[in-house]
Amino acid sequence: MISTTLLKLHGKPGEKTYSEVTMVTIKQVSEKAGVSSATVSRVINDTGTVKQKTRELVMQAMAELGYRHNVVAASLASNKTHTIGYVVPELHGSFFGAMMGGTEQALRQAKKHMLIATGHSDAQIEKEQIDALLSRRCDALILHVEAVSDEYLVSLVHQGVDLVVVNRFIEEIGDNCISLDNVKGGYLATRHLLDIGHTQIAYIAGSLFKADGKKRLTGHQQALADMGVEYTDNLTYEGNFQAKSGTEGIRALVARGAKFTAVACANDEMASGAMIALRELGRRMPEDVSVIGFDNVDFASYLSPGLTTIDYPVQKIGSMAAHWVLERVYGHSHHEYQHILSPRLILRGSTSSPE
Amino acid sequence: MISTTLLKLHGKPGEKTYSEVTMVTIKQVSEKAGVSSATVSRVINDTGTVKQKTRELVMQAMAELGYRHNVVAASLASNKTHTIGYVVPELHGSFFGAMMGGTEQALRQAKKHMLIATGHSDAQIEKEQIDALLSRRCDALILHVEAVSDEYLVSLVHQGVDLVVVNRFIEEIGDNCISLDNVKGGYLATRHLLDIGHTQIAYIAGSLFKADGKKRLTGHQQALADMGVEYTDNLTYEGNFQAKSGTEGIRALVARGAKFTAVACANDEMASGAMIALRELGRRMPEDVSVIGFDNVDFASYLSPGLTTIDYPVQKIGSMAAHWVLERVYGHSHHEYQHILSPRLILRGSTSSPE
DNA sequence: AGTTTAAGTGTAAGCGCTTTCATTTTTTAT
DNA sequence: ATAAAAAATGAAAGCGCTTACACTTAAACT
Repeated sequence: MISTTLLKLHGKPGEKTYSEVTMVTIKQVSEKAGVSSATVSRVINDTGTVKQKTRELVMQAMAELGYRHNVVAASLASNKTHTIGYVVPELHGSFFGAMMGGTEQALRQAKKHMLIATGHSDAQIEKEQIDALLSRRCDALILHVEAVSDEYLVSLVHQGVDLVVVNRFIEEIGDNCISLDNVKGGYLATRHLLDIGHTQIAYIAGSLFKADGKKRLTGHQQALADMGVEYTDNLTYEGNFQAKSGTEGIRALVARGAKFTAVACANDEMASGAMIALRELGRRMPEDVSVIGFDNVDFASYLSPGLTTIDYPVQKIGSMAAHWVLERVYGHSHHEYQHILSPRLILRGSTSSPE
Repeated sequence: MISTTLLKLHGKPGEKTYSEVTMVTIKQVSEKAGVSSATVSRVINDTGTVKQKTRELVMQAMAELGYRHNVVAASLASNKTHTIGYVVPELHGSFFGAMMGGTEQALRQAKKHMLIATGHSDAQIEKEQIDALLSRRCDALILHVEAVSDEYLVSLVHQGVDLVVVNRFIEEIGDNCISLDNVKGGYLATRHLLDIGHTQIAYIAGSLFKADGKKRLTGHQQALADMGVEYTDNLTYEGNFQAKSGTEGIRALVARGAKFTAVACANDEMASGAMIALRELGRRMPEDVSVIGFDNVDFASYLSPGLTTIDYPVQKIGSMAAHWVLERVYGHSHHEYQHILSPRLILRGSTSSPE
């Protein structure tokens, strides 16, 4: 319906939209340059062999006509879109932005683009979005999905879909997963508290039905065991990863008469909530009680005292995912990646030796 | 090169990638359903008229064959990609995620997708990205670009490119811009301080070569003027929107002997930096000095005291941009949008009447 | 029953590009 | 100079879909 010839343009004059008005084709370029369209394609894609002389001729013609490559047509013909589909739960907050930033940086150099969709932690929506991205023929998918089952993802991989699952580990397709060692993170946090002399350590856990919540707690327990400190449920409170549950956690622990000189939290939000409760109770930090978080979110350093925490290398996870795709899907070599990343301790003012 | 017939498949067995292995076409569906491919297209797109009976036949055939619509081919044929190109300076941080989130929410219902690119506040890169998105034949662009000139954007619009510029106002293409009333924001902040009784108000400005920095300062000055308080350069410090410059700002102001009971900052980062310096100087907040920020970033509420600030409705800007596109490019009506959004005051603990 | 009008389908021509294969031109080796 | 090999190029067949346009069938009027 929309054509190259201006004659066929519809709509009132002055209202021609971009795609209607300019559509110089490879054909026109080839005619102007006196070569075949195949040759023009070759210079555009830098494939095959083209004499320097002809290449210049073509470039000249493209410049003069104001040619713009039509990637859609190229994708159809070549069956490659150079596009990565990306599904994340949400766009707001700093976590996914950082992750996508890591991916984008690696992908930009390779001239790949990202098509972004949100899954809202809803299985139905997640599937629809994956479907839509597949319909758009993305060359690969990067998925941070939370509601969809392991089996579903496994089946996609078995169908031959090139995808990498981030921040989630599925044994059966471990090679397609890139995730953080959460047990180690939990271990590192509590180990730090133990190392500086604490023995009475409360723990505010994340939702235990979530893999991350459970693993971080496991790490906490392992650290205690390693250092010969007995673990007790009395010192543990199960929160839900929200700031408020950190506040409630401290109140609940105090209410049940738990004695502690330090508290480890399964994420920074809960740690900040815990700090609010501790301040209300008149406990100084870190003098009376040390607090450690997990994730190292942006605001951790803005809290006072600055929050000691475990760094979640989220940007790195994003870039690892990109490297996986570059190496596995596009066959670019020299793109190394690991499947399990290690967290590390970030020391700030919220922890110190007990007095 | 890659074809439907399995015969032509290359690569080792078991390594067939998704796109190679499955490619049921509309043709095959049409044969199975005993109709023409035009009819299949009609049911897929819900265009034209199709008898209920045939529609079911086609749906059935699609289900049985596991048909997946090829959006790339459809885009080429229809000259519509249902894709919006999005350029932001960076992906990390919470600002652009919130904005894109606002856009995505509005776009998802309309089944449009976002192709995301980063411009890194570099004119060269910004242009390249815009170019790439145009080559991918995005139906429209949403641009938060900082380095590229007004003229460049104006010329794109004049070329017929459907684009909306966010967080930036360009008179000549005002209809394509969606931005915040920064003057009003600056006004609101200082007006609040004045209203609660302050008269000695320091101002830590953002970079004044940036439009936002300048406008916020203008608002500050207008508020002073409105309330009959004289503006003096001695109480103003030009920062650069970074936290550190807030700290330096306070130090510089104090060093030059400025007297103030409140300080307004051009953004929250600088406000948090200012709070650090004030705390070092032993000034209590808000008792000795009130602090107000601008933007209402995530961590503003985590600071102690909570930071009173001006809300930047970034998510709303994102959704306005989406509505603009939906209305103007896709002709969906009932999508209202405004070009200039109003900021509003967010009261927290960092401001109070002077003692 | 005979027209009109509307509804439902099919035919086929693209959309702008890539890529195989055959052919021509150039280079290198004899 | 000539044969053989390598480098350049062109012709043409798609990629999978949309969409005028023509046509057939069904419904709605006289």
